[in-house]
Amino acid sequence: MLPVARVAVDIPLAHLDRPFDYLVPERLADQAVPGCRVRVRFAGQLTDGYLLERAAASQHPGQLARLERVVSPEPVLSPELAALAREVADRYAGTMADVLRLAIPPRHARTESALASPEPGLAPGESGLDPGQPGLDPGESALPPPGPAPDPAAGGDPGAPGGVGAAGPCVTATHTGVHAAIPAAPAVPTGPVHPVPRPEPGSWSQYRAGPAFLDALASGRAPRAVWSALPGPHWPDEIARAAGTAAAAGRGALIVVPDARDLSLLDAGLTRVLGPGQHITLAAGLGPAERYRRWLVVRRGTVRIVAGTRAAMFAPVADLGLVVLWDDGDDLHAEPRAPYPHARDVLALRAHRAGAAALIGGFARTAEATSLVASGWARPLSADRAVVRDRIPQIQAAGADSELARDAAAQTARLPSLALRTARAGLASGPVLVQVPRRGYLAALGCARCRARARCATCGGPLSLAHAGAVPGCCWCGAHDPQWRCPRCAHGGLRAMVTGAGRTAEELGHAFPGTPLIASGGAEEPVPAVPGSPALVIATPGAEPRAAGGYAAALLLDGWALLGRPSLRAAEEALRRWLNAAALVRGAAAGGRVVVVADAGIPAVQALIRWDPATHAERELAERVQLRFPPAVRMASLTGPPDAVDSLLAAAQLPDTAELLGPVEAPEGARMLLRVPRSAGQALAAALRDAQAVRSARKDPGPVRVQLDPAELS
DNA sequence: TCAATCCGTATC
DNA sequence: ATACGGATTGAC
Repeated sequence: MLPVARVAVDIPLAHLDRPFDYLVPERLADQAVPGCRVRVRFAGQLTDGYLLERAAASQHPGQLARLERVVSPEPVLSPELAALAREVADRYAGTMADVLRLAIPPRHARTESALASPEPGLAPGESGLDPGQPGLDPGESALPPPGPAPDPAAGGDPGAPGGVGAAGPCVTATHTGVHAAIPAAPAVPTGPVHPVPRPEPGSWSQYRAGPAFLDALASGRAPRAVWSALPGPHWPDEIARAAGTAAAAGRGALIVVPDARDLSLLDAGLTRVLGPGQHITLAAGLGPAERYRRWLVVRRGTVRIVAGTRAAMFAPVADLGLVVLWDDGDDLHAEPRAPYPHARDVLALRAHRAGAAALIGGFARTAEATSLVASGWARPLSADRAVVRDRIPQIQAAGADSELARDAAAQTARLPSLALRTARAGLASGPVLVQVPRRGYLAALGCARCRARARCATCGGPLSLAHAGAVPGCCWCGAHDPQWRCPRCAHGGLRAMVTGAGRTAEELGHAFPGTPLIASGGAEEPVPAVPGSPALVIATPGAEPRAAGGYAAALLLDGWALLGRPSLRAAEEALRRWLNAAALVRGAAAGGRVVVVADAGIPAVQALIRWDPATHAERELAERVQLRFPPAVRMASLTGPPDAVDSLLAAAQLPDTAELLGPVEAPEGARMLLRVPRSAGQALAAALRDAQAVRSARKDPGPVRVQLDPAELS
């Protein structure tokens, strides 16, 4: 009976990225179920693989080898997950094996067998109800039985340990005592899902299309929205209500947030709104046993609502009805391992495949999300201007020109007098947040007179200096331009856009003697929350603690550093970080004030003052259409030793619309950028994948990293 | 004439 | 990758 097993072998080579057929020996016939892990002899070696399907016959002309062993009958690779992994691999010019490594956590045999017993015959030890830690249960909770369990869908991986990049590392202990970021030793939900009552709309009624979105969810439809969240602490509750609505309609929900801090806020929100036991969290840094255990719980469909960080984007949520991505501009949503998928893309793909609803948003708005609106894939979900105005703090810019220029001392401390006054007034009624830039931004170049960003005349890439006094060169195509003149004011002088970001804490301490000083992020451990009493809270972007009752004021001191970054997304990213900080401040009616130290003429600053990220993102998108940058086009970056990059390019049959930029020097050797219209995106990915296959079949030396629409274009 | 080695190709 | 086969080279 179906004697052939189609197997995806875990080999990283591009030209072997296809199924291979094996015979199922009689003794394994029962265990060799679709989706299970197997061992097979491949090219003489024993390797791991996944059984994709059983078949009656093989197309393979030669002899078939036999399955060596079924590692476990647990069907970890469902057809849905297999199809998703294939699609993600194709989209990113990578291999399915690479995607599966991101999507399926390593097996933990003890955990698997402990969880296998369908009755709560809980094995003692790590995975059962842990009587030693009662009440420590923010991550997941016990589930009472009844009700039928739907089929599992796709797969997921709690990967990447530690905080990658911007936001701080995983927090295991609380400082000021609000949330532990990593939930500890929860109970095991073993029985089938039990019914979830539909939550009230709550603060969704403040959004114009909010109730309609929830109604559509409740009736099992698949609304897709780009969400502009109102400032304040309500977003976790709002996500919880959306997820609860999907669950009440009998479908699963998957929520991805950037980091452990946001996950713990969301976790609390889910528990608050839906009660304990309705959801489970998947976070990096849980440890192999716990990670696998929770993943299995999700796969078995005993919990409908799954929340996690990036790695959870592949989580095998049963009968997916809603995907949610919070703060989609955070670069933590970009997976740093091959094939470098972005959570936004993967969740959008999944929503599409599963006919699920999608909710993508945050306080800020990315050009990518705006592009989803522009293409008609999603609709905007936002509040009326009057509601927004009612909620936001009073926001002012302290420009460099006026106040900073007059006061040399203030300029050194980067504290204009408006900022100083605002902080002083705020400290009378509560904590004041000071957002400072983190170290290590590269210096980009701008016009010395009008401060417009300096761009390459050939391809529009950012210019930079290799060293002081060098001829400015393009970061993308390598063109040098000794004759550069500012296109805006025709001035010929260049200046670095970033001044060193020294430690601001001590300076501020001197300015406010006697005020408690709390530092979060940068060299200091991130602090999740602070009390509502007066204190100066110095934080780097992404590490801002929540304040009980909201901050009285915030000073955003990192304007130049953020705006001056030599990144395509500098303005968008600056605005995102400002909005995220300003969203923690009380509304203007309650005295909340924000001062951003940047020129009020800059569009991103205007967008902050008016709290209008959508318009800014639309403008950003229009600009990228004009300049032909992602997401208006599709780009691929090839990095590696120069010869290897050349050989890949030589092997690639690129679409004839492809435009080559570079090569430029990169830390890995050389980098080429390829640019095609969006319509040729699939063709570009396919061409690069085939070229990789040719290279790996030929055993060409030197690795080449192929990255589609990389998050940071220099 | 045989064996050690190189290259190319397939891997169920 | 690794393993195999067929061609190639070098020494008896």
